[in-house]
Amino acid sequence: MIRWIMHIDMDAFFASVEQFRNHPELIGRPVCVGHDPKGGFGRGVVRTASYEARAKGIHAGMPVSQAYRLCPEAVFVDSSFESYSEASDELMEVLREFADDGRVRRASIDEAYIEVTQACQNYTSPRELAGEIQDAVRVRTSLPCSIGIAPNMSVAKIATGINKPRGITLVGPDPASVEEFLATLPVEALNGVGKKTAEWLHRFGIDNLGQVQKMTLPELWPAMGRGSIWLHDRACGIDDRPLMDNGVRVRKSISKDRTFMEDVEPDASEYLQEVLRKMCFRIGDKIVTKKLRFRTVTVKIRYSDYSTIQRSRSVPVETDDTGMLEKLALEIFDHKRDPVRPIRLVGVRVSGLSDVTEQSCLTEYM
DNA sequence: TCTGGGGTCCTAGGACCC
DNA sequence: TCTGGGGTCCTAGGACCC
Repeated sequence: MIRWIMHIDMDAFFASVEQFRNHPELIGRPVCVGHDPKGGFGRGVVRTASYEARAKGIHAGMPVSQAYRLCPEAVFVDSSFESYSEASDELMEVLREFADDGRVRRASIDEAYIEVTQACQNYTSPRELAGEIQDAVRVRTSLPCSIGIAPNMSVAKIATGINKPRGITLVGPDPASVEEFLATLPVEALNGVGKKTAEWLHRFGIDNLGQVQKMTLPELWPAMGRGSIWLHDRACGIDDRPLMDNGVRVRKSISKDRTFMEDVEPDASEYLQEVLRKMCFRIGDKIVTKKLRFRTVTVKIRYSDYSTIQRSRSVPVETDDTGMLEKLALEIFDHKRDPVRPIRLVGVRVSGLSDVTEQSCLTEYM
């Protein structure tokens, strides 16, 4: 039987939530979700731009100051994560109804994979089923999405990006047509090949997936070493990973960081400590409400030249003590930072998380 | 153009233990 | 007196993703 996987990706998710759920008056207008551009002097970047804003040349990751100059009439909205999270949960619920065995693999807040091998038996084509899913998502969440259909997750993900917004793209199922589809795409099209890897591959004259398809593993080895097998498989459209439901997400870390409006002089210790204390308080609050404990505290410092260090310390036993978090964070900060360089960003992260309930099992033996 | 904030995963070296 | 080999934990850094 032919395996069918669908990748569902929301179109301009954060901006769409603002337009179609939170602020209907913004429908049809250029919307940028991200930081306040402060009249062109803000320091953040655009998180998501609505398609109207994209038409003006604005894209995700662009500094807000630049976006503001390109399109001063754009509406800049602060992120409201709770409403995105709510919309995301609703989406997953819809997808669960269509997926084989209700299995959904949530890839991020706005995208997911579902296996529909069985479900497709009841439709004339996978494309028909995708259309029905797209409609259900629009009716139940008020939001638009695009869908990629392919015999595996890797190819489905790439397919989704081909036709956006509100697109449906089917690739396969026969291996030859999958290879043909991939052949013309740049290596960057693969999930997992970022800027660094792509640059490295270009140095070896490898630019597109068609080239990788034709290479043997020994030919690929000088460029990719142990990653060669992975790259060759993905370039040929081979991906046998089973689609595992990850509905119960286990969080691995919680962090907060803050970029200052202007770099902070290193002698402003009290101010810097106050900022760190506030972050620790907010993280601690999350730890307690989510009934978690942590073992490792990491402090991140980014200097004015953008160079960044991270220093961490672990405690021997899991704790949810916010006072301990604050004490460790400040100690690390005081001891590890360069005392003469201006600071652009500070951050705090806790990791080595465990559940309070796990802990209670342990105490029975103590 | 001057580069956010939230994450995950992987690698590699050193400490420590048997 | 030149020191093996394996396992695990901790720390630091980096690549990548949305």
